[in-house]
Amino acid sequence: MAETVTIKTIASLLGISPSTVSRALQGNPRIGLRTRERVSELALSLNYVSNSAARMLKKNTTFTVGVVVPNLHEEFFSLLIAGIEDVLGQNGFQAIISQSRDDMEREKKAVEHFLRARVDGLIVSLSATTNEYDHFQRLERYGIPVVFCDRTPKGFPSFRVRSSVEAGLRSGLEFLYQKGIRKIALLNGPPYLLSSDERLNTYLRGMYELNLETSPNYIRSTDLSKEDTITQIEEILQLENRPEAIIAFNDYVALDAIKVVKQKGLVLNKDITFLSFANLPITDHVENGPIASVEQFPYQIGSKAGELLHGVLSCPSDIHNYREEVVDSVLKIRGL
Amino acid sequence: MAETVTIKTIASLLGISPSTVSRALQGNPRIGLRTRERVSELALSLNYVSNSAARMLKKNTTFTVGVVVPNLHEEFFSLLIAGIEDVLGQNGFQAIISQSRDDMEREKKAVEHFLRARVDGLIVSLSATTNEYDHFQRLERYGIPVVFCDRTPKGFPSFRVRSSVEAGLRSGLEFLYQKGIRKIALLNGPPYLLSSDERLNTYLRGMYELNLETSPNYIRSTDLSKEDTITQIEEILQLENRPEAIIAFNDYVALDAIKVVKQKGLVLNKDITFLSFANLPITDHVENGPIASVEQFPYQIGSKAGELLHGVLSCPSDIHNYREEVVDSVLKIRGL
DNA sequence: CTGTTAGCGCATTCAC
DNA sequence: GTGAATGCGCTAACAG
Repeated sequence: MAETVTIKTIASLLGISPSTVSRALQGNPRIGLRTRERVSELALSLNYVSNSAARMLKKNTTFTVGVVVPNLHEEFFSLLIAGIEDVLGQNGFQAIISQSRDDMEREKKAVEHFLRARVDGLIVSLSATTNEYDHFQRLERYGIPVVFCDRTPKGFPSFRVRSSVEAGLRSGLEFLYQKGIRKIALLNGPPYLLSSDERLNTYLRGMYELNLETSPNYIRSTDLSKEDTITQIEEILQLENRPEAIIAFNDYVALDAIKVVKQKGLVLNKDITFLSFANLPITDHVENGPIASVEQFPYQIGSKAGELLHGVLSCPSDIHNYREEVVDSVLKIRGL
Repeated sequence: MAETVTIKTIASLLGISPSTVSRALQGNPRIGLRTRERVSELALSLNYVSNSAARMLKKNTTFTVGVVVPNLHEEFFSLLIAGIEDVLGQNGFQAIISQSRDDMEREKKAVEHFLRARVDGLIVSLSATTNEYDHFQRLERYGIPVVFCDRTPKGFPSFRVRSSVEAGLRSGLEFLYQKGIRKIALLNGPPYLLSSDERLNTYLRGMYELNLETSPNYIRSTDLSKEDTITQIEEILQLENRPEAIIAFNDYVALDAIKVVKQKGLVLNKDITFLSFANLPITDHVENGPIASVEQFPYQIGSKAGELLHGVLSCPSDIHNYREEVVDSVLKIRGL
């Protein structure tokens, strides 16, 4: 029953040699048509499935790429994964997915697993707690290229696809300004992330150019956990000079923060207004959401990462020829 | 640079044999402590990582299990996956995840990939369009056990962990009844799924026992796509005898349907009330959601599936000793 | 305590 | 057109 069937099984059953079976299965034209047919028929009826470990050992390639994302439940990442899968699938690669749950140790374990499995390449969106990159450097030793996307590392040269929030956030600040809002705070993500940097820089420059004041009190970071977001928003709300608007790192942070705002009896879009990033489909169903959100096109980010990786894989000499792709953002204003 | 380092590399560098290195790396006490130390030091500095394909070929086990779910973005499935990962991780297994996107062909491809990769076991939640199970039967030939969870097959003997919605749905019907609601329709999932069956049966029996009338018009199925849900709900709303309440297959179906209801100018919880399944955390942020939802405890479903699979793996003679685990449900009523 | 040998399943080179 | 032989990286039985 559970007898494994290999090319040998087929060979001896047909009274031919394993190498002939191997060649027949690959459609090698040197093998007689008749033999090929007999082989594939038998293979089918015996339910033969080639052992990829053996194949890999021989050919030193797996046609498999690992994907590590912070989590799977955020629509942002599932859309990103869809983009990766679609592009890679078209090129004959299988994507296998792992989540770090925003925990660097889990991320390390996942990378370790993929390294042992000798995936051909890796696509990573960093965990919020990742502040060292040794586990990625090791992959280079094995010639396994890594493409970072969205959550990309700081000060670590690499292939990357990032979202530029600049355009979207600029429009967002102007939008708030035109609504008469002047006091704007930033509830940012973890400082390790390039995306936090970009939000901060764009915020600072935008505020400056709009001639608006800000202060260190107005700039806080959450580690993206619900708990920390609650702590941070509570401190912001307690400021004697309470902001009229808050720019949240992403829609989830905004939703968590808005819950607190409402618990405190404040009125959304009157006492305080939220602007955030991601523009997730699920927020369609949410009434008390951010007034506007910067669309980042996660599917495109994923598919660009897939293309980038595929490019590197088809031209291995490029492995240190690091490139960066940028996906632009657009501000989406919700109906009130 | 990209020179692969194997146990041979280490062996020749240290002037010892590959098998000694292999044993040392496994912490075999028969190898001298000093040798073990030298080996692990060198392995570390050379960035040695064992090749799991080679190991697998030898030991015929991968310590890897495949997980196939319909999608990753529904919190239900990401919680289910978290349950699987936690249990399996504790037992030294790595879960690798794939999504079918509710498409049987994709599901088949994923299963095929896992079969080639010779995962030790498989955990599956069926795609909404899956109506044949040949691709799972093939796994049995290779002694790879499959555990179905939540979306389990009909008429196909197997290991399964399912959610019993009976208790929750019964409470739900009574809850609606006590609110004076008499006309209750069912917007069910695809007929292939056991969970659709259970919802239907419980609905029919509950209606009967409450002495409420129903009719074929009141019972519809959606394939879970947004488009089909919209079509179905529109037809329900056009009935001359429009229901006062609708039981939706899950929270997502409910949210999609509610959007239509509001577009038609109907008032939620007055003209029409929704009850659904899953009780997802995200609905915390949704004001116009179902009035109540049957909590199904997806994390528990996942962890039970992990335990069940782990049990079968540690006792291979059990491979046809099919068992079913049931996770009970509870009605959660939302504050209005 | 350590080395030698063989083989897991497959693809490939070299024979014929 | 087909077969025999070899080796990918690793482990395990058998020797010493």
